[in-house]
Amino acid sequence: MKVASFKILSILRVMKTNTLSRKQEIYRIAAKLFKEKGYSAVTMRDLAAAVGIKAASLYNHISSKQQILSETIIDIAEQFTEGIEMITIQDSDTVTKLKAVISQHITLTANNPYGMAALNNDWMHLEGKLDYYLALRSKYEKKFEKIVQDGKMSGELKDVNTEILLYSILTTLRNLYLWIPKKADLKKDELIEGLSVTLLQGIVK
Amino acid sequence: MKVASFKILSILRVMKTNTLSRKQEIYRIAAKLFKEKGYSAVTMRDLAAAVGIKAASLYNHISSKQQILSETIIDIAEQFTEGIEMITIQDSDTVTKLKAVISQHITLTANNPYGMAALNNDWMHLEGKLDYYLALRSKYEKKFEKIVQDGKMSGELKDVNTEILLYSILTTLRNLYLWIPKKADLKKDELIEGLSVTLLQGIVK
DNA sequence: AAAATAAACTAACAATTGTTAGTTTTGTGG
DNA sequence: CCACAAAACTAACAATTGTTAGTTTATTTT
Repeated sequence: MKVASFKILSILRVMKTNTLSRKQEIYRIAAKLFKEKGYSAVTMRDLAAAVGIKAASLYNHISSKQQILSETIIDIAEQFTEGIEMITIQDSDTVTKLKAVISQHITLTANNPYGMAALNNDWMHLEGKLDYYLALRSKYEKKFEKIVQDGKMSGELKDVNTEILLYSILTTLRNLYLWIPKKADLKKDELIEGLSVTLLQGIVK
Repeated sequence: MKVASFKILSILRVMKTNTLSRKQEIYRIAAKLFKEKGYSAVTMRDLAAAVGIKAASLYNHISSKQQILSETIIDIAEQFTEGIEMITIQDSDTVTKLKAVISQHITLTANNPYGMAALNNDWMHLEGKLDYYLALRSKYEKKFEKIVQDGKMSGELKDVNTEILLYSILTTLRNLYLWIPKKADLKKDELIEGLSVTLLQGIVK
């Protein structure tokens, strides 16, 4: 009984692992193609060729083109939303929180730059999960705005136009995917420090 | 003779004006659709429906889908490159030049936000003019970098990482198209001032 | 070695794509 | 009102799209 159930679990685990790794390879390659040409311009035949198989064979691993986009985007969006919730509840000053936000963007982007591209550029092609994605994004933006508002109330931040500030920082962070892959040499800590100075302290003496 | 040639010119002018205005209406609507879904996802039938005609009728005014993208992008890219050349040759301090760059981005984006979206997101779908576009972009980035380098050499700018600085400011400016159309109420001068403070002076007290 | 499952293949489908040809309608100048 | 050109239309094309069905090959499990 013990042995039998162990074996079954073991089989399931191995099977699942193999399937997932092939599936995830497809996802990774798909995200890369999506970054280069956008979701709509990437055909299943393009994707199959990049993977090294025929288009029909993709469907042994994935269920649809839309599923690839959806899982890629939602997975990342959830990580961002969860992350900023952790940051907002921590008891620290505004600059520390903002640095944590910057750090999270750098980390998640470095982990999956192509997925970030899909998130940024192809979210409007989500079908079933579009509303959910928009809700996640809206939640994220509200949390970020609260950090900034609190910082202004407490006098830690200058009294600059909040909308401009939010737009400016979020845009810079959201587009890191265009830039981080080219800078593999740049250490993560240096990048966090450099971006924090540039975004928070300004560049003029 | 005088009268005759005047009439001919007049006819030509009117004809050209009408054609151009219809053509330009199509271009404008096309750019708007490109912004919403991307070049690849917009079909000629989508565009025709948005214009209020049938797809085949579009070809009385334009010669191909590709031509719409190409003219839209190249037109804007040339304006940017010409503009920054004027700024670089003027004899003024670094902050003035950077403000001029910011101002140019705001002006060109406000003039044609949807075209800016196409420039940002769909340049890779250029066929004949891709190399020319890349050359224009590269030229622009080099001029911008020179302004920053000069500012650091002269001591007007802090000694922050140049790449981070360039990336951060350019990204913010290039993505204004996402934001400016929502802020029709915000005066242009306020926007220039607000962005300049945020980008140049920083937000931390 | 046999059986079973995973993962590739070929062939095809219905729908959609950009574009062309040919025709009809609309509007304008003489 | 006529003639003409601009601009709309219908119909169709060849190519490409995502996806399915059915089959063969590889890889594991027993």
